[in-house]
Amino acid sequence: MAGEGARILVIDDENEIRRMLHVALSAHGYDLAEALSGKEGLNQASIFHPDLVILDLGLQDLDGMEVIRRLREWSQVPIIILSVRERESDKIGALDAGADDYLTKPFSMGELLARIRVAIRHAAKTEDEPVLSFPDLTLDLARRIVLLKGEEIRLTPTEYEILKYLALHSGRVVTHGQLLRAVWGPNYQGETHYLRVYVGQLRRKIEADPAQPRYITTEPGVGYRFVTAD
Amino acid sequence: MAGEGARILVIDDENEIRRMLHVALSAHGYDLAEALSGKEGLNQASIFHPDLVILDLGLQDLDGMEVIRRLREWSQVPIIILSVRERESDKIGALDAGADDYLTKPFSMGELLARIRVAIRHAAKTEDEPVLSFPDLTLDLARRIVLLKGEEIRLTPTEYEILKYLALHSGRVVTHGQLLRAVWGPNYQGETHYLRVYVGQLRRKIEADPAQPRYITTEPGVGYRFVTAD
DNA sequence: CCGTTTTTTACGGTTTCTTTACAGCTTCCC
DNA sequence: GGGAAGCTGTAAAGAAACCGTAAAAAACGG
Repeated sequence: MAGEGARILVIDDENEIRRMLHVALSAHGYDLAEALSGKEGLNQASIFHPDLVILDLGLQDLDGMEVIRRLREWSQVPIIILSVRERESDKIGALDAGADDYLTKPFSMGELLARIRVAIRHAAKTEDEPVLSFPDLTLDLARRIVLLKGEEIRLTPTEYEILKYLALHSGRVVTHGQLLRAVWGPNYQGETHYLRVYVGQLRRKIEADPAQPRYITTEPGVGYRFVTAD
Repeated sequence: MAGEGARILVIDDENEIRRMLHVALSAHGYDLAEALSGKEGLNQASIFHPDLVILDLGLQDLDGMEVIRRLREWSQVPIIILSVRERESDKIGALDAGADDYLTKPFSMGELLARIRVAIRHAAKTEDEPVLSFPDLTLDLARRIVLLKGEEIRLTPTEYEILKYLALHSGRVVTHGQLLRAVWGPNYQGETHYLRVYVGQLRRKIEADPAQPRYITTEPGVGYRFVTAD
């Protein structure tokens, strides 16, 4: 799932809690940084660039609320509060100051992990999608745009699907059956003729010399291959 | 502050809870809709277009988990769960199914309100720019105003929703299905015809030459795209 | 009831997909 | 070497799907 390897900063001065979090979060593949005080936490946040901050409200040097406010002055990173205080006003204050979630100790590790996933899911919404780049040819899958030497070229839906499948498996031989199944569905296995027509159209659109294809080469009797280098 | 007048859908079959929420949320300026069952809730969600959903897990007709899943098939709206169940597995299940927060009854109204503010703050972040500007065309999402060369133009609610969705995803191809789900709800996937009618109306209102659209271009067989540059 | 908006219906023009036809090339067998 | 069979690439036609437009009918809201 997404969020694997996310970076988490733990700000807590209790050794026991920190150790417990360290074990659990590391085991789930998160990348950790730890801070024992508010000031150090703010410092770490600026150099570690975490995807999530777990903050204990009861710190020695700075009030937890103050840490939230200072962090929010420049960062949008999700903040999950851990605290022994279960007064309503504490929760409301922290949430309104910019925290994203609030758990009172003792908390269950399973629930914390689930709420971490929620927070990271939120943050991940911003991240953009893959772009396939080759010399002179670029496929932007999110925008559904194909650029040839920087210029956009128009492809029909079928042409686009074929090029996308080939490019996603670039370097490998793609059999006729594979391509037909991916583009037309499982009931077109025998229609290898479609491929000849469409690969021809594609070559005319993206190859400098369609008779001497550089990107889409033929593997006789097997299928086609999208070559990366020459 | 932002979030004032946000639209909230409450899905709960307990009269008492609904009444309590109604009083508190109305008093804080939220715009409310209520549903007494899961099915009605899903229905309401597609026509009311809430900014936030408050969902009771213990419904009669549908399992609350099922409501979350169905909603998430087409909508990103934040979901806050209310439930008497405080088992860890219930919480984790709901959060991983797509819920954004989870409160166990009895809950404090102050905390719920604070968590509502957090959820709405999140949602607002997605549309962080309340004003979308393009050459000659400006959308003020907060005020629901569209300016063409500085002059305000009138759009019907549906026209506005379409333009807003396209502009928020400018540069990208928006598929027929995406657009239909976002504007009409999940049960209109096949009605691509609506799009032709409304995109035509929109073009007549915002394009200099509707036959040669500059803003809303057609991606044949796929959908439409709001282009930023030429 | 009236004006606005949404939904439906109809139709012509265009794009895209599918099908057909044919020529070149390779392979393999005689 | 000759020739048939099979595979490949090109071109072009017909069929189907898609798109844009107009306008009527229905639903909505006050």
